Amino acid sequence: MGLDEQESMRWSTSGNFPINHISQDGTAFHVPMQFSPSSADFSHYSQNGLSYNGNYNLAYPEQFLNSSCPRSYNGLAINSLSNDMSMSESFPPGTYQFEPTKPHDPVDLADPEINGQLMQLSDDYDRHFAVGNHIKVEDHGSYHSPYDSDITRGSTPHDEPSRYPQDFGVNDDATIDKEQPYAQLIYRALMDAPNHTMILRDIYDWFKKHTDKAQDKETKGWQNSIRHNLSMNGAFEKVDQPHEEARKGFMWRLTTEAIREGVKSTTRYRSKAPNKRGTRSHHPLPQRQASGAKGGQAARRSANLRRRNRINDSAYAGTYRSVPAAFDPTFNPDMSMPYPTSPYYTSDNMSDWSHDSPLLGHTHAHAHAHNHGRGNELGMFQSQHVMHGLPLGDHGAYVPDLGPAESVFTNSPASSADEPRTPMSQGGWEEDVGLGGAPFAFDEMACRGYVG
DNA sequence: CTATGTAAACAAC
DNA sequence: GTTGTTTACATAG
Repeated sequence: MGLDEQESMRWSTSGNFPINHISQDGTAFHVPMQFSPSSADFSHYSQNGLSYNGNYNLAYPEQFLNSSCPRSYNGLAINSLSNDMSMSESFPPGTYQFEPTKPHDPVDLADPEINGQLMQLSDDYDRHFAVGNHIKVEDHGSYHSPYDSDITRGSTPHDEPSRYPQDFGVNDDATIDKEQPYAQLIYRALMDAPNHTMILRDIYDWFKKHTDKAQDKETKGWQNSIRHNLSMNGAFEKVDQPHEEARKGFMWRLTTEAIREGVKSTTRYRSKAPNKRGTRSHHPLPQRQASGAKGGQAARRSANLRRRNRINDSAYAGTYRSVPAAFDPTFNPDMSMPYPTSPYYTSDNMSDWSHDSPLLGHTHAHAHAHNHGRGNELGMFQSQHVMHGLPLGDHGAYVPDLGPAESVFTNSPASSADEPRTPMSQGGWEEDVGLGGAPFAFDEMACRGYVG
């Protein structure tokens, strides 16, 4: 326990906001329900003259806000809620100013902690939103990078420092504690984005702009690291990119859990690799290759899914799902365990919640790969938050040091400081992990993920 | 041992 | 060449 606390403190980005109100206050529950998203709300997204959020907003045409698509995404609701509340009501922007000099630091404004606090109970509501209505943001008709107007850019670093829509005139450096780990920074970046979603390039750009990790111009190491983190940290999930830009990969979005609870250490999502120096490091080369191959397989699988989805998308513009492939319950089991999970996972990872085989023993055995036409709308109602059992009282959350009472899920005394607790209530998707039975054991097991 | 960072193999685009 | 996944290794704490 001391541990948990310690950890969360440590990850806590900035400080200690008075834990607040909202989360514990029953009334908070209603807020989201009454909330009705509109473009207006959106514009509040960031008051304080937040910069590129504004631009981002443009990316979400009003029409989408009214969409009747039943998809269960809730980003908007969340955004709106968290921002409005945190900014306008609960926390005046000024409250978070860590650096007086830069009154408009977007990062601070979007402070995760606040959101975290505010959001924490909203999870259930997410589903509500999801179910019946309007809100859903996944369908941004088009995503326009706030950073580049010329799509050609991307990886071409013609480093001209900034010509971003709004620079607040300030900044650049020092805005952020550059000491923060990648995961945290990415988190920040995403927190700033509408719908907490960004494409890789923009994340790069954000890094260039707000951090110094990207200092090293001609080295892609930092980019690699970013990608690595995106891939490995459960706080980030992929969502399809709408149309046009779709070819350049996914968009990355913060998981609702992440929004709520913050980013957890990336390591926890990594393989347990006992890999001690002694145990096994002797034939690194082949090993390396093996790993590469493995990644490759995953990539391929992922791509397959994507491809399929894309096809569906094009056929059904309005209904494409932006579910991270791996989270899609319709995800084809045939491929769920295409390869044995890493030898390293074996012990405690029957299923790694995050990227793979969430539904092992699952039923569907449908023909895969070729049923486009318009098949899998099924996945539509699935949403990420339902599945990640993102560990709660677990250590390592970047977010707020919620009091113990805070979380709805933090009920259990902590089986072991390390055990991510998963809200079963979150519902819905049960997975019959092929582990024989143990319906109860499941939740720990199943969500355990890479954790160790 | 854990959390991070980094390099790198590979696959699919 | 970019994006994404995954493993390996290094190192600070």
